[in-house]
Amino acid sequence: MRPSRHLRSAARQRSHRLPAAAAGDASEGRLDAEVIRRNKAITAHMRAGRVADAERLFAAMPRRSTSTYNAMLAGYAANGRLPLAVSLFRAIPRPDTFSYNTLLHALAVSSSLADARGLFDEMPVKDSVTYNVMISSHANHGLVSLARHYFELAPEKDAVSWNGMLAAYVRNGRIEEARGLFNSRTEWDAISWNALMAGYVQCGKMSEARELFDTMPARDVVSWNTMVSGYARRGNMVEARRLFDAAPVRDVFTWTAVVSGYAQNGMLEEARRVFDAMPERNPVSWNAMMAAYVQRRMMDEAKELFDMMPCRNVASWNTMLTGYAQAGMLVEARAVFDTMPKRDAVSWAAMLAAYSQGGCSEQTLWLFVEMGRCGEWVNRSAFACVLSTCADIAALECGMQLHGRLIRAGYGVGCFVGNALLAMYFKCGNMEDAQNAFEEMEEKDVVSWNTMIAGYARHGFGKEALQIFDTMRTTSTKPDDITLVGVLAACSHSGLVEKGISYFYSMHHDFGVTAKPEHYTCMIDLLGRAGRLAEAHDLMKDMPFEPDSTMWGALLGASRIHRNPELGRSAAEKIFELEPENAGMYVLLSNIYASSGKWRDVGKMRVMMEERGVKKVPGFSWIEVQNKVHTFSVGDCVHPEKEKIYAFLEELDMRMKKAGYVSATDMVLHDVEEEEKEHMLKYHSEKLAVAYGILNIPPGRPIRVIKNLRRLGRKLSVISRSGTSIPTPHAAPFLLAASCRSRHWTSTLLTANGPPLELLSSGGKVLGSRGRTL
DNA sequence: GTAGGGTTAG
Repeated sequence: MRPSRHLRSAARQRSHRLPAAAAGDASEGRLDAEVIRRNKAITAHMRAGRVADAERLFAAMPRRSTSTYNAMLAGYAANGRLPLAVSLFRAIPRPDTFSYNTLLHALAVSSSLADARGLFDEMPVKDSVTYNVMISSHANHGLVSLARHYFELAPEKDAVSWNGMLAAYVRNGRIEEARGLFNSRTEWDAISWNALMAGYVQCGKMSEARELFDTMPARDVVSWNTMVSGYARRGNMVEARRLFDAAPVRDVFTWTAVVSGYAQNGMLEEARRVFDAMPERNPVSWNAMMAAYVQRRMMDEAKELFDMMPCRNVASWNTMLTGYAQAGMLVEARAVFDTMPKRDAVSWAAMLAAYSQGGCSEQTLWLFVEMGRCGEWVNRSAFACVLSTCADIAALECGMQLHGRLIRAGYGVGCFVGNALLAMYFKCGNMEDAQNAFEEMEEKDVVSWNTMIAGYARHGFGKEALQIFDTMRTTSTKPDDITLVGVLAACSHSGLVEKGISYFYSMHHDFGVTAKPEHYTCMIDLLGRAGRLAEAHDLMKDMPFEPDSTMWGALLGASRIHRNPELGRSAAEKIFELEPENAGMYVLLSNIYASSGKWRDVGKMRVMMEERGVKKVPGFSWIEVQNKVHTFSVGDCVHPEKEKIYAFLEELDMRMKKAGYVSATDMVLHDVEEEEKEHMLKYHSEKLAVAYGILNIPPGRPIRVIKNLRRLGRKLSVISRSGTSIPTPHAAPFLLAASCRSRHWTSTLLTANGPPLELLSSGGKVLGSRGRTL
């Protein structure tokens, strides 16, 4: 239910009868001890969360005062029952300013500020509490100038008004303005001093905070706590401890601040000693100690505390959940998630991040669906997790739906979610949408720019990548080392050799970026692709660190392109030394041998792989059809529609042979029998996926096939509207698919200008099961 | 008797 509409009409209806109510009613105005006693009881029930008890008491009261209603109203609001609060408000016979203020506060914190503003405008009588609610609730939403507006509007400002305005500045990081307000008058109380002090602590200005602390007229326990926790958070445990020992009074806050200070600064034993000495503990203290163990991955100790603690709250469960997740114990994390009595946004975000970072793409998506079913608000963190999962498995349709949802949620312009969105579009090969999303982002950070540059570079759009880089240089965002990796990769992929070399040697001077191994890898790749193998090799010898397997891999790839088997072999040997289990390298070297017909060497590689227990990752291809992901492997016989698919392929094969097509069996890089080779060409996973796409996707719509393997030394195979030619044995089925979608089965067999058809060799992850709805 | 401002954990 939307409260605003009902509310406005309710307020309007009663505005004309309010003067009578304000004048009071003789029977109600009289002191009634019994009513007051029951009002107190209602408040007590509500504060303890016993809404039903309060309701029972309320219903049984023979006489009520406006305070009775107000107590119920405040109780409903505090227990998250906003719709009930609104309807109760409408039933109050003679609402007073108290009633209005209570509802105003409830709207401001749990509904929308617009609703609160509407009620504010209609309030017949306003007092300083009314203004104070408006000041602090706008401040809490970051709307400092509106907070200031209500502050100035207030005819009478009490201590809370001044402190509210002070807190408005402090909480939004505007410490200078807070100081200005503070200096403008002298009548400040302890809360004001503490607020300003906390402001300095928050922005790390401990000496200014200390000066306030030393000069303040009166210190209460909060003042000490603010300073102790401030020092603790900045890692100054010596000073934190000194103040802790000097404090005249210590409460749970003081103790907990010291415990979490030691914990966060890696002083586990000290943390535990203080924790054990605590005279009184609350859930926060327990959580702080648990977090200390969690940080050190000491999950058994954390669990022991968790089981011991008498009063667990959501944060306690969340601490265990994130602990298991960060330790890679996803099963335990999920068990916590499933058993916790109550979940909040942190719980969902932690579980999503656990799956997403653990590479469990399917579980991430399922959990996200569950999140929607539970009515949980999808926050920025959840969007970012799920988008990065969509990127992992190149699930474009799913990602685009998320894009729509996040725009509606108002997250489209920020860089936290925006960067994940860009990465998703690039991973799915959708440069246009990435560019559009990038242009719509209101805040761009260095990651946004880097994502764009690397994204374009990775798909071979070097010029576009460099254009983005040039635009970036006109902004205030400074390029970092990752930016330069993208720039060098862009030069490499678009053959801008001299430009790349020039960036490499000037980047330290121009951008203060020192060459890291990643930059050298780009340069080896760049020189190697250009056929300057000797220079690439020399650069490897001259660089200030040992070459790693990625660098040798770049050299190996280049050796293959420029047909230098000797260099290729020595590069491969280095890689086998460094990474004896890197299956990709065996396959790559094996392919070098195969392409020159050295089947015996290919055989040796296979024996080597078996001896060393190297497992080749099986190749999968998949396709999204109506929000379902269909996965295929070579010669697949699991898919429910396999008969249809194979029959269709047989038919295609017949027509191709009639048109004079001969299978390019020599390109199948396995030493297998001729017939077997043909079978592999006919039924390799990409082809099955394309066939399924042709059968199930309406003509005119793109068929996007994604595969998990991305072979080194070969560029992406993308057949696009522009008809890029494809130098792989897989060309034929795709050209064929393109042609049969354009209903010219044979005549367009060797041209690729049919409807859009894309093959993404994206290195995506294979989903665990098939044909599942996302 | 009922509403508004400062300190701790994830």
